[in-house]
Amino acid sequence: MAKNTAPKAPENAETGSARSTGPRQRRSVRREAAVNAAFQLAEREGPAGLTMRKLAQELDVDVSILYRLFRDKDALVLALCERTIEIELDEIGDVPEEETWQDTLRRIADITWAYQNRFPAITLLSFARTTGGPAEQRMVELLLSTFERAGLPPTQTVLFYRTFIDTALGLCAHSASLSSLAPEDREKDDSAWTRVYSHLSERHYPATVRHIDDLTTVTQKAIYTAAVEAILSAAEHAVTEHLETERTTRSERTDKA
Amino acid sequence: MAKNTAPKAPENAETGSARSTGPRQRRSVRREAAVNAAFQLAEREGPAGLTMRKLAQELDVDVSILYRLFRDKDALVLALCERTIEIELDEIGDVPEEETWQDTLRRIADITWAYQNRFPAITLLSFARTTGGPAEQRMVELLLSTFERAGLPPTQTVLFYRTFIDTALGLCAHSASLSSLAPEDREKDDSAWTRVYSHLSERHYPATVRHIDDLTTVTQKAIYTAAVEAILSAAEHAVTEHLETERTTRSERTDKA
DNA sequence: ACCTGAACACCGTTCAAGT
DNA sequence: ACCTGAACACCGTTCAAGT
Repeated sequence: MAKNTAPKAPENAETGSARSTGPRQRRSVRREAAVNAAFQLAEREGPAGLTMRKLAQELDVDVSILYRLFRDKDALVLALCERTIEIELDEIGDVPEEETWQDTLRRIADITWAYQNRFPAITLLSFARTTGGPAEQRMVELLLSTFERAGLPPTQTVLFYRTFIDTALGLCAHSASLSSLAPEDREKDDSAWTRVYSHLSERHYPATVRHIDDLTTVTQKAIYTAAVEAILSAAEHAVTEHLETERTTRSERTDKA
Repeated sequence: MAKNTAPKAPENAETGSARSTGPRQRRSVRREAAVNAAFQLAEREGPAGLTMRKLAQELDVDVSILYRLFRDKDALVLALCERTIEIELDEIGDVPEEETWQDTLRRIADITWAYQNRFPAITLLSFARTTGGPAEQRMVELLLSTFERAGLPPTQTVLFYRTFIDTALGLCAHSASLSSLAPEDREKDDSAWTRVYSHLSERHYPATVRHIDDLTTVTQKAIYTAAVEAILSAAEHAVTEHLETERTTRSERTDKA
């Protein structure tokens, strides 16, 4: 799968301008058709292209119709966010019995990276939002139960779950932001390291000069992986500490008795 | 300091409408005055309020004047980002001799959190950008030289530096995004945990139900701290591994000789 | 009852026309 | 030479008027 999950492709989703050709039962557009079209629009034109007007045009209806499907643009964005999580859950599938909690989280992190970067426009608009919808609910349950398998104390289970997901989405948003800059801004950003940082004086910026090669080659994905691994390790260590505290407490209690 | 660093307050910066009262040497606005006014605007009205038109109005000039000071809005945003880093560097000050590299990074993380959250509008617009300016250069040098003090191999020094700063800014942007939602969206987001997640069935969402109390009370700052500590620990462990590898390699070489 | 499209109050950006 | 403000091509959102 993976290749074309987003558009479950309703009536005329594949052709950009499906104005007079298709069958004419496209009166009163359904929410799902709007969401699908929004995904295509977002993928094709980036965050600046995802507007209510263009979406209406894509669906060949007046823009005011959209406002009966979604209270406002924010509601549309939340629906897109929900759908993204749905796709990710689909791709994650069932968690195999023998998979460690670490590997489950690594797999979730990879899939999240893939889809959040495939739709940078949606990521940027929703990475810090809570939808409260069914897909998000299932994702929360999946992540929490996975962190529970680690054997952390309750407060830490929640703290690490939130640290994991917020960090992951924050770094996805970082990457999405870069990949959806206007071409010229993009160039300005990309070239900064070679354009300005390669020419700093060794006298005033010795560390920068020493590391210039690595600075120009490190990738956002490598950074993402490093952050995810750091959080997994931290969770592992918290488990170890927790077990040690428990053992100590128990032996103290035994001592008393 | 800390309280009022941003507005170095030029002529009539304190009053909102300084139209006809002040002295009239405000012809031909200087870049710095524009940046200061933009900070006030951003702090007062949030990301939606930071527009070229409103900024011009604040400065009591025509909007087209701004376009001689800044090529476009992106250039203004980068200038604001530079200024933010300047303020943070100021606050960080000199690194005491006896401060460990971990504590230096903790201090930088705290100050970054404070200022990025004080100006959420600017954070959201610039958290993933590279300015290439002098303040950013000094910040890069400071962070790189601090990570060098840890004793990591070169590639890892850069990887951890980038993981540290990108994660920090990503989480600041997350927090900034929440704090600058429109009041009603804000409410919707805030209440999601109590409104929807407290009422899930224990049958289908057991882990969520088990942790509902912690889910509603964990703060963004706690998550930020947990992420920073995870990355510091990961860097510490990478150092240990590196030292062990070096020792092994050296003893192998000794064995051969 | 549903749909339409014009209108409102905004954006970033540019440029001919003024001084 | 500098400044002005009107204009262009957009936004999200609403609502009277049509069918």
